[in-house]
This record gives sequence, structure tokens and C-alpha cells, in this order.
Amino acid sequence: MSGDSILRVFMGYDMKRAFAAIQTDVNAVLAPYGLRMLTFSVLSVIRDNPGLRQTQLAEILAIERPNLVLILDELEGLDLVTRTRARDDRRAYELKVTLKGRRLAERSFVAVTEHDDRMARGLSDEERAALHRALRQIQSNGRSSDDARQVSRP
Amino acid sequence: MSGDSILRVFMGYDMKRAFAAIQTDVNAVLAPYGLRMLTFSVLSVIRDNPGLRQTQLAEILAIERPNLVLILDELEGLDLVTRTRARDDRRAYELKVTLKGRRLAERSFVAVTEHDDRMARGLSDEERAALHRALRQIQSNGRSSDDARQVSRP
DNA sequence: GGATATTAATTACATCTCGTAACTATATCG
DNA sequence: CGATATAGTTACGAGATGTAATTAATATCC
Repeated sequence: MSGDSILRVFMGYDMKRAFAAIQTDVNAVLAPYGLRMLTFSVLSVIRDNPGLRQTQLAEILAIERPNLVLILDELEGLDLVTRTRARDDRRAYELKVTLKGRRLAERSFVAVTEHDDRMARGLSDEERAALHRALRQIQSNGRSSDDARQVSRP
Repeated sequence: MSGDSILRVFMGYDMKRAFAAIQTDVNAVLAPYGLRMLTFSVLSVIRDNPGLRQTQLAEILAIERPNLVLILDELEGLDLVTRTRARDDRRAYELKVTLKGRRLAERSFVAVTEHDDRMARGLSDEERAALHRALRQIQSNGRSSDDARQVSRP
């Protein structure tokens, strides 16, 4: 009788609780590297897509451009990422990871992989694959900005 | 080539994206009722557990006591919830939902149920049940404050 | 070619969620 | 009674996220 049985019927509630657990854990895992979930994501994506522009990065991670600015300021200040003016478009920056950034990305990637595996303990490979599929289906249900939206009116 | 394929291997990343979609959507659904995900949860749990104390409620929802105070101030100000001094312990309050709160809880519950179903579209009953099971497993993997934690050191 | 609009990044805010430390008033225990 | 613990509160701070407006550079249109 945990008291929240009324909410446990909602996938959204279970997801909130599960994600909160993950976020707390992964941030603890990343803290020794001076990273957080968000900065780790940004660093990883730049590493995997050198030369990326900020607008593209924001699009990829589904975050707003202004929010990216401070994150990149932070990563640049830590000498993990560089912003260099694009030759073909002097408004834009090409984002790259420094050597230091590459090393940190590699080491933290291992730690996050371990974390992710630890959080999924007790789930078979089948179940993990099914979870990934379900999560992606939910994302597409959401982002489709779904106009044929039928909700009960207050 | 969405650019974040490096992160898609992580369940935590897919979960973040899926949860963000859910949160945005549910908050939009709840806005007409003057509620948010958090206030809806608090209202629902009090309704389901009349007489609850704030500390118990915080425990149930896994939020810190101080954070509950403002939420209850808000719900009390909207005349949805009452705080009445407990007779047996004059430090504590017994939380209850007003008639107005009960009606709002019922109507918003319908809306959130529809939302939850909409976000889970494309998933069979089996898949939804598996998703719930996986999410709860992950929660328990997290909250166990797991001392035998084996992480790679920076 | 020059005026106009568009785009990339930024600045300046505002809000929400979450967490910790310290305070008060009761209550409990020895 | 005095020490300690508990319920709720206050006061902060950090982090994530969103919008509007600004600046510099580019693209477009007449």
C-alpha cells in the first residue's frame, strides 16, 4: 500500500519515477568527470558529429538554441569543446571536441554504459529491446504534434 | 541519421526523450484545469488517502518535504485541499480534498487517462504491461541506494 | 546593387523542479 | 524537568527549460 496506487495506473507516473532514479544516478556517476547528463549528451554528440553547428545540435537534442549557449560556454571553458567560425558562413560556429574532450568523452562513456546497464538489471535482452522500442514509440506519439487530438474538455 | 545515434544505445536517453514528450503533453492537457503534473499527483494522492500527513505524502511521492509546502499552499489557495491540525499531534496537518477538489480530481483524472492512452498508442496491452514492469524494475534498481556499486573510476 | 527579410548565435528573463540547511513548535523520552 | 526527535516551514541555490528581443552575417528580391 504505497499510497500512490491511484497514479501507478499511469505509464507517465511510472516513467517519471524511473527517469528520476536514472537522472539522479547518472548525475552521480558523471559528477567525478565534471559532467552532467546534459553536458555528457552534448559532448558525445559533438564528438560523433564534428563540425556540427549549434542550431543543428539543438535540433538533434531537442533543446532550445539559447539553452545550448551556456552549456557550450561551460564545455568550452573546460577546454573540452571548441567553437570555430565556419568559413562558408561567418555567423555560424563549427563545433569540435578537443583532445581533452575526446578522452573525457571516452572515459565517461564507459561509466555511463555501466550505469545504464546497472539501471536495467533484472531485464533480459529481450525486455531491454522491448523497452527501447516502447520508449521510441512514445516519443513519436508525442512529437507528432498530433492535431487530431481528442481530449475531454474541462 | 538523426545525429544522436551515439546516445540512442542508452535506455536513459530514450527515457529522457520519452518522458519529456509525456511531460509536455500532460502539462498541456492539465493546463485548462489549472493543474500541472505535480499538482495533479498531489491532489490525486490526497484524494485517495484522506487524512494523510505532509511527511507521509512527501514520502509517497518521493519529493522533499519543503517542496511540498508551496504545492499545498497553491492547492489550498485554490480551495482544492484543506490542512487541518491533527488532534493527536498539533504539529501535523491532516490533508483532505474539498468537494471542489474532488470534482476537479475526477475530471482531470479522465483527461490524464486519455493522455496516457494517447501516448501509449501503437503499443499492445502486452507491451504496455511489459513497459510498466520494466519501469518499476528500473525504479527499484535505482532507489536501492545500492552500496555494492561497482563503477569505473575517473 | 541596395533595400529587405532570414538565419546563427546570443542576451535577458521567467518559470518549474528539486535539493539542503536552518528555524519553530510541538512531542517524546529518560 | 531537560535533552532529543519530529512536523512543518522558511530561505536559499542549482539546474533544466522556454520565450522575446538583439546583433551580425547572409540570402533574397526588385
